[in-house]
Parts: sequence; structure tokens; C-alpha cells
Amino acid sequence: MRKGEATRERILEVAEASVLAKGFGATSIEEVITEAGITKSGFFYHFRDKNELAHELLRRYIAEDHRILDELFGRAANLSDEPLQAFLIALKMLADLMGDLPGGHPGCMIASICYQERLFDRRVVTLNREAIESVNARVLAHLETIAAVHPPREPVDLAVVAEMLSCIIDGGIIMAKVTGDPARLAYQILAYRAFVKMLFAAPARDIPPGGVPSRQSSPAAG
Amino acid sequence: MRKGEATRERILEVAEASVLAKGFGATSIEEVITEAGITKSGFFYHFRDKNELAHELLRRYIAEDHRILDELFGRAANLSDEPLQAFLIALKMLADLMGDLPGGHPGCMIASICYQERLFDRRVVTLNREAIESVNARVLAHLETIAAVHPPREPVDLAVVAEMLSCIIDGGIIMAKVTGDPARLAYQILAYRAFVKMLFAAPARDIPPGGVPSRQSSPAAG
DNA sequence: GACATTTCCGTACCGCGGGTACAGTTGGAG
DNA sequence: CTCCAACTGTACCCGCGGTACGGAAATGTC
Repeated sequence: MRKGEATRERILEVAEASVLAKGFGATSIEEVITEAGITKSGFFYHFRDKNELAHELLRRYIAEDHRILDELFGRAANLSDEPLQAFLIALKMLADLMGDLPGGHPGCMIASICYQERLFDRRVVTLNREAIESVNARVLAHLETIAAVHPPREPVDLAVVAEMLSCIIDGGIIMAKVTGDPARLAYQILAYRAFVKMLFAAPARDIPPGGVPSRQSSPAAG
Repeated sequence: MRKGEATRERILEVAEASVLAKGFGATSIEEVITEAGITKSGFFYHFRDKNELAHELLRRYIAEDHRILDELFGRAANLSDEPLQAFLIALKMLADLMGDLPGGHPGCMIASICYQERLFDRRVVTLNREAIESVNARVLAHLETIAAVHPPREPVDLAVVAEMLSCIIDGGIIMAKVTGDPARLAYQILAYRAFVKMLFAAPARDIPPGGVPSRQSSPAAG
């Protein structure tokens, strides 16, 4: 009964590693089933087609991403009550996390699938969109909390600033992959952090009571 | 004699349109040759394999991109002698350009190929990297010129800020594709513009002679 | 324990697309 | 007319996604 569950899980793990390493198109089912120790029929018992595999893979990946992000922002919130500082700390931690991955970030599955969209059906694309919007919404909530305390220095749309983080991460992954230098992703996140800091950090005198301390140039936990 | 050249050109044009519309993996040679009015053998006379097609496509795409970028920065430089203003104008024009494309940006071929790298050989990947680095170097040169006049407000690595534009564009394209909203790319470029503006625009009193005019919130030709 | 049912996986095959082999055609130079 | 070179068409191979179908092992029912 639950033997099938284990097999299905094994397929997903093997497929995920392969997709992140080589891209979805370059991942052949034959290769996956060989690695997983089953046959084609076994695969197609668990997944109707490659679309369904992509859908499942994406679901897992997104869930894990959200978990990591939540945990990270949660930890940051514990380190500072001040929303801007907490956000900056979270970004620093995110940069560290991305930079510490051995061999660099495995690659963003969302982008990988985005560039293959014709291979997939609507459901996959929709899932993709919802995931992006969900992350953006989360970041936006943080930014709005920050903006309530620190009026932004430039008249920017906070939703755009929120989405910018997703752009930076996806773009940074591309830079890292193309140049073969994983650190670039981390640097980009830190650049975004500098942007947020400049945008909200008060120009010397507008600091609200109990707000930003004076040595705000590198307040994040190293 | 020159008939072959014309055929080769036709193949490239058809292939480019298809790749940008559907991605490289989803573009079949059979489809290309049908569209171009030749046969398979005709295709393989001009290109050793699909790798070589990708290589040529990428070369053309990169060359065109550089041309557009140069022309855009050149026009901007004609509109303002002040390097920061010229750069901001160029970014505004870039955002307008991206937003005006009917149906949105066709997709970044570099990113498209990046996520299929296993399908290609080293030469394609190398070309990819060089293109990115070339654009980054160009933008970096502008930023250094700017920084010589306007000391940056935050201690950032200008090379990272330069690369950030590439990240924003590639990431913005992904956002636009995933959400189906082409305007997002333009918004992201404008957000980057706000970042650059904040980074270099002097805080009210450090404006050099002949520098930034007071109504600097939207100085670009709209 | 016989029996059917569901779960799970194997074998054989199809169609499509990338790629090859090779034959044929066109056109210019001698 | 002949020969070479540039160019194109036909027939085929093979890997891969996907299907048809069948068999074994676990599970429920009496």
C-alpha cells in the first residue's frame, strides 16, 4: 500500500535533483526511472505525464521556499522589534544562505519552468504565478509595515519594490549560473538590501522615537 | 552563391522568432524548415547541429542588444551632459522601450539558453557569459563616471550595482512572463532607476555646479 | 484458503524530433 | 561536355515521451 508512496517520493527526489542540475527539458524520464530503480510503467503509474511531474515538483519546491522564507523572517523578527531592521537582517541572512550553498544555488525552478512554459499546461503556469504573487505579497506586507514608520525617501510603489526582490533573486541566479560564480547572487541581494536601507532609513533627523540606532551602516547579525 | 546566404538568414529569422515565442526546447527543426521552405538536409548543410543554431542565434541577439543599448545611451548622452542625468534618462527610455513592446518583451534569449545549458556545448555558455560581462562592463563605466562626480551615499561595489541592471531585466522578464503582465518589466527598471538616483543624487546640498536641476523627479523625455 | 480487486510494475510498441547517409540538382570554370 | 563545388531532397536510425496491455504482489471478502 505505502510502498507506492515511497517509490513516488523517490521519483520526485531524483527528478528534482536532475531538473535543478540540468533543467527540465534535459531531464529524461528514462534517466529518472533508471536512477530510481523502476521502469517506465512505474513512472506513468504515479504521474500521468511529465506535466504532472512538473506540477508536483513545483509544488514541493514552492512549499519549501515559503517555509525557508517564513523561518528566516521569523528569526529576523526575533532579533529586532524594529520592522526595518528586522527586514534588513532577514535580507542579510538570505544573502548568507544563498552564498553558503555549496556550488551555488541549485537554480530557481520557477524560472526554469517559466522558460519552458510551452511544455506545460495551464495548471503549472498558474501555480507558478500564484507562488510568485504569494512571495511578493509577503514581502509587500513587511514593506508596508516599514513604510508606516519610515516614510520612503522616493515616491515608489511598494508592490514594485517587493517584486524587485523576486527579480533580484531570479536574475541573480541567472548571473551566478552564467558566470559560474555563486557569490553574485549574494551580492545582488545585499545590493537590494542597500536599496531598501536607503529608501527607508531616515536622513539623519527624521528618526522616530525608539527607532533606528545611529550606527545603522551594518546593524545586521553577521 | 549568395542564395545560400539568404537561406541561412531565413532560417535564423524563423528560428529566432520561434525560440523567443516558445523557447529553444520547444522549437523543432522540422517546424523551422517548414516555415523557411527548405528541407532537413538544407538545414544541416547550414548548421552542423542545433548547438550551432543556438550559437548563431545568441550571437545575433547579443549584437542587436548591444546595438540598442549603445544607441539608447548615446541618445541619452545627447540629452544631458551630466552623467547621472544621462544615465537616468537612458533608464527611463529603456523602461519605455520595454513597456512599449506589443505583447511584452519576447523573452531574454540569454536566460532562455541559460536554463537549457545542458543542451548546449561550452562555446554557447562562454558566449553567454561574455555577453553578460560586456553589458555589465558598459554599465559599470557609466556608473564610475557618475561616481566620480557624485560620491555614492552608501558604500556599494559599483560592479554589483552595474550587474544589478542585468538581474533586474532578466528577473523582470520572468515576472512579466509568469504573471502575463508586460508592464512589470518596465516598473522594475524604473525601480532600479530610483535606486541609482537615490544612491548618487546628493542629499540637497552637495550638488556640483551645473548639476542636478531641482525638479529631478521626472527629468527624462517622457 | 479460494477469489476478486486494487496497487504496483514490466514488456512491447508507437510517433515525433534530432541527426546521418547518401543520392541528386544547379551553376559556373575549363 | 565535363568536372567540381555549392546546395537540396529522400530515406533511414535512434532516443525519448507516451500508450496498451499484461502480470505479480498486497489487500479485502467469504
